[in-house]
Amino acid sequence: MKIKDIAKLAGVSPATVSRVMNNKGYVKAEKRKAVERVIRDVNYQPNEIAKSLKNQKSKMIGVIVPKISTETASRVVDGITTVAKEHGYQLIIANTNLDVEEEIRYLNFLSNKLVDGIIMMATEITPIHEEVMSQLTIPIVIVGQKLEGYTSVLHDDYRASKAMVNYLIDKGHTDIAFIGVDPKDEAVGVIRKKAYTDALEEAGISVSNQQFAIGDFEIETAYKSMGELLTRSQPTAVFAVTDHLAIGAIHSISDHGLRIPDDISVVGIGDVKLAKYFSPPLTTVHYMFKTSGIKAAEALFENIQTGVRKNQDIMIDFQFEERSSVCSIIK
Amino acid sequence: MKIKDIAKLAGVSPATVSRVMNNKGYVKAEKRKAVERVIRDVNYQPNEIAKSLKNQKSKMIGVIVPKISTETASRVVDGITTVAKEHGYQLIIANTNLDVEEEIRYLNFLSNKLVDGIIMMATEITPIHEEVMSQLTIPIVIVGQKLEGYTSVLHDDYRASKAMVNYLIDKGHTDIAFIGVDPKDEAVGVIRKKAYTDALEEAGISVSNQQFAIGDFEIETAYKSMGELLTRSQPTAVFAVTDHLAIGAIHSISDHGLRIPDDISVVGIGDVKLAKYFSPPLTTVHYMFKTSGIKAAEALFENIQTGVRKNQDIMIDFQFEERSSVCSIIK
DNA sequence: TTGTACGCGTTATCAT
DNA sequence: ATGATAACGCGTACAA
Repeated sequence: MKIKDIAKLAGVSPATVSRVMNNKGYVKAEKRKAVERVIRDVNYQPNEIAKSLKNQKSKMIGVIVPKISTETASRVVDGITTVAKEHGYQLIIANTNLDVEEEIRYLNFLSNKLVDGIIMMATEITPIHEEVMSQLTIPIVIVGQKLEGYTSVLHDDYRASKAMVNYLIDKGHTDIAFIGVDPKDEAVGVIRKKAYTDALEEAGISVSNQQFAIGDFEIETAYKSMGELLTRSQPTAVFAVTDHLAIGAIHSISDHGLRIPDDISVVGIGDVKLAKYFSPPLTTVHYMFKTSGIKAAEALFENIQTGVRKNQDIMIDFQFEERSSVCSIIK
Repeated sequence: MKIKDIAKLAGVSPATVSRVMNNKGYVKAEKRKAVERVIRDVNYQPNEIAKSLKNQKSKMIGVIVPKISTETASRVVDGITTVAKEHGYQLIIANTNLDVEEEIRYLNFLSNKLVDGIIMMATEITPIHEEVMSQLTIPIVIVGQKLEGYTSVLHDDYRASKAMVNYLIDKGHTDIAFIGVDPKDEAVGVIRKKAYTDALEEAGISVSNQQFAIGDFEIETAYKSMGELLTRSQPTAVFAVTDHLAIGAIHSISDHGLRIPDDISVVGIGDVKLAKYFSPPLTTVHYMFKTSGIKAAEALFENIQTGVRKNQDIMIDFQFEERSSVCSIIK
């Protein structure tokens, strides 16, 4: 069923049908009724593709995600959807599985008229990313990292991590092991680590005396790392850059017959949904990922409407969640 | 940049550029080189919308999800993405937040030429759903529920739940409380409950003596329900239709000063990622949701290629995960 | 082997 | 107030 068919059935021209559908221009009440009737009768759905071509607007935004099956990503996407819906937009999501080449391919593919704008959840931004993005003309918003020249939605990783380490220090800990990830991930691998070392240094605690373990984002990896750490010496606290890593560490510690937090305190970052239901409930930092998605989408739509790419930073609040995985060792 | 511009720059006709881009028809090697050069130089991206309109194929599939920020949904979507990528397809995801009207709207919107097929993750299928879907001409695959006339990907909820309850019975439990959800959700609310009552009946255990609590999917709700149950009488085991509900129950039980599994055994269904890291590790059933997504997508593409809507059932395997949240009470 | 011209379904302009 | 018609960017008969 196309607009022509509807026109024929209603005894009018395609133009009139279009006017009725979009509430534009004048249409005599009588004809309008006739058209509306036909539309309802045949459940006419206009061809969105044709509309897009004509209007030079697809009413779709592209979302590039490293891994959709991740609590973080899906919560951000959830936020984006909310705003998109208000604007009558659909999401096209591209799941890259952390593959840089895929990201580049999708940037190119989505751009230029398939979508009206792109939200990119970034972990690593290479020079190639920058190069490609600078060639694209549609609005782009980055989530999770700062890129000069683009609106970026940021989770205050530095302040959050520092607050966490300072909290540990305040509780009397000076022997704080670090469980982190590869520095390819800027926010998690680099910034959270820097916050950790800065916090120690500012407190006058030797960084070189601490134990470090760097791995991937998997619980099992943290489990193994923690095990190795424990064969060397026993810290009084562990700062894991991720809740999942903290959980891995906790299990290793328990399996070594040690108690948390009595023997070793453990903290994470991120506040996954189940963090507070663990035993002990995990002390961590809560990020409002859905809010990130909302803010990113709002910025993108502003961008789409005004047509100017802003170099804007949007900081998303975090919240310290003090629970029971830390104990004070002040005498 | 459009095809015309490229043609001009390469000194050929638009048709030739098209032939080069799609590797169709004959093009003299020399001209091909020239065109390819220009394409690379200006990083030409063909307008996908125009292609879709011309080809009557959008190379996109629609995915209707009740809630993307859910472990289940995001794992299914992950599977779909994998297959879609192999076919050169993109996903348009529609997050309905469990709103039936939204689902209907999206079914209509996505259909007829915006997408080449739809995968719908269903919780509740109303007569309106059926009505609308029967009017659509594009292939549709349902995930999570059976709908007559459509390819359906199913998680063997009945067998899985029954296996779980039988396991409890084998361990000597006859006093098994039930924590479920509203019957609007067919698979979780209805089938899992039926499996529970059937298992009891078949074992000759009175169903009417059991305690029931029906709520939503939230951990907190289960926490409260469990608390109320406990004020009445103390079962020896709890069958929760969801891991989250099981977790809520576990917390309530602990907060009442009871131990798991020593005082009360608790089981869930679903095996969320963190289930095995709880204390005690939760006995549950593992569903391969990513596999569901993969199978659904494969079925959809077959559907798209052959053009016939199959009335096919695809059962996804489950796996019993025996962990430590259950204890035997056989003397 | 290549180019011209039409059509995909819609909207917007311009007459009427 | 309404209808004919030209675009939107691409692919493909058909002609050359």
